[in-house]
Amino acid sequence: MSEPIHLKEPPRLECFMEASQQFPDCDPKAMFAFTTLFHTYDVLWKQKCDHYAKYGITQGRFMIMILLMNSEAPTEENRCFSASTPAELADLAQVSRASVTGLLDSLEKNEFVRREPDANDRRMVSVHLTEKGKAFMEEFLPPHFKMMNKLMGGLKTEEQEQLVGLLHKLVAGVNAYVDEQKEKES
Amino acid sequence: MSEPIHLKEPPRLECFMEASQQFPDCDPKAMFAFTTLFHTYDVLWKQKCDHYAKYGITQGRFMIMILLMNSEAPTEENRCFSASTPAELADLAQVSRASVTGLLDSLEKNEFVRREPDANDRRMVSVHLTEKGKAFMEEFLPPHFKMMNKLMGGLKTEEQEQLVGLLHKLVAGVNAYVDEQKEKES
DNA sequence: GCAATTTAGTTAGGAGGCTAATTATTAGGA
DNA sequence: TCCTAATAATTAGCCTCCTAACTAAATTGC
Repeated sequence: MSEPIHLKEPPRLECFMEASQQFPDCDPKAMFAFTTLFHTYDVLWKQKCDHYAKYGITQGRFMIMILLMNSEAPTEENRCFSASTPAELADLAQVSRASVTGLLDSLEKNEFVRREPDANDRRMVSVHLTEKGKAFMEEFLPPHFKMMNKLMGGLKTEEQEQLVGLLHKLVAGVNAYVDEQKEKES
Repeated sequence: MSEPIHLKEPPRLECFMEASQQFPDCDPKAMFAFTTLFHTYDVLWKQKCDHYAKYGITQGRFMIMILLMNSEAPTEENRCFSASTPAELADLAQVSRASVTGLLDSLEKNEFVRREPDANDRRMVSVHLTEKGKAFMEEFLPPHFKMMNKLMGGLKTEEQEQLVGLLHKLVAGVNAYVDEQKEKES
């Protein structure tokens, strides 16, 4: 998996209709929905990246910090995730352990996190946000949430809910396809 | 812009409702819609990447080839894009010219494309699909379209249209936000 | 009790994006 | 005309992901 490349302007429906004449397997409306989804993602992602850059971090470093912040939440019902070791962080964030090592190195250089040896198992390390890291997040998050509201502002709350419903159906379909493929292989 | 990192399981709505108590700027439903969109993208992207890998290419190389293929379409109404130089390809695919150079190098090594010097302007190069490249695309595309249909199969045609409508509204909102930001800067 | 396996984390090297600098060529203005 | 600007493509070097190999520590099984 490499970094995705997206067209400046996604193809119009007519393009896929032309393509379907040469390739009967091409379903124009399915293709159009797919590329529209990818384009939407791309537009949102660019804004998010710009915002991270303004604060001098990357999405990867932010991900580690938000996971740590949540894992260290004072009351249990506030914790959605639980990760304090590099292995747990890698598992939650779906990146390799080697990548987590790199992310932690850079965060440690900024003094946003610190590694602590585990007393019971000397192979392990536990990772914690420093005061400086917590202060950064307290400063970063409010404008982050404000921007997210602006980005989603094109849709009313009911429309957002409708969108979520459609996306869940879509993901369910993909999962069904994946399971089907797995069965074929075995 | 780096490669995005996505959580294995996106946070549930409840997590954002908790977060909104600590951070009043957090709109749980907006955040949930946003992360659901990103998760959906991620799931689709993984499947696409796997499919590319099966045929030994990457999404970037495919993008160059499909742009060239379309630009060389025999009848004009079939052409949605028009790109034959590295600069035009870079502009359409939204990547740097340096990246296009790299993509063309690897495609040329596979003999899928060839560079030709421009007769009028000796700074320029025009890029063309080879017969081998065309044959590859003829073989690659039908199963590609079939897979896309499967991936989008969770949604009926009307639901796909509904999704597109919502996404267009969302993108329009983002564009409005971007314009607003630009005005602030100037 | 100790060799073999497993596990945690790091290191080494590769891929593919990026920006900035470089080379070659063309275009423009005094 | 000739010097300066701009333009097309490439090269060099950086970043952050990846996989595979490695080190150290814990666990398992005879």
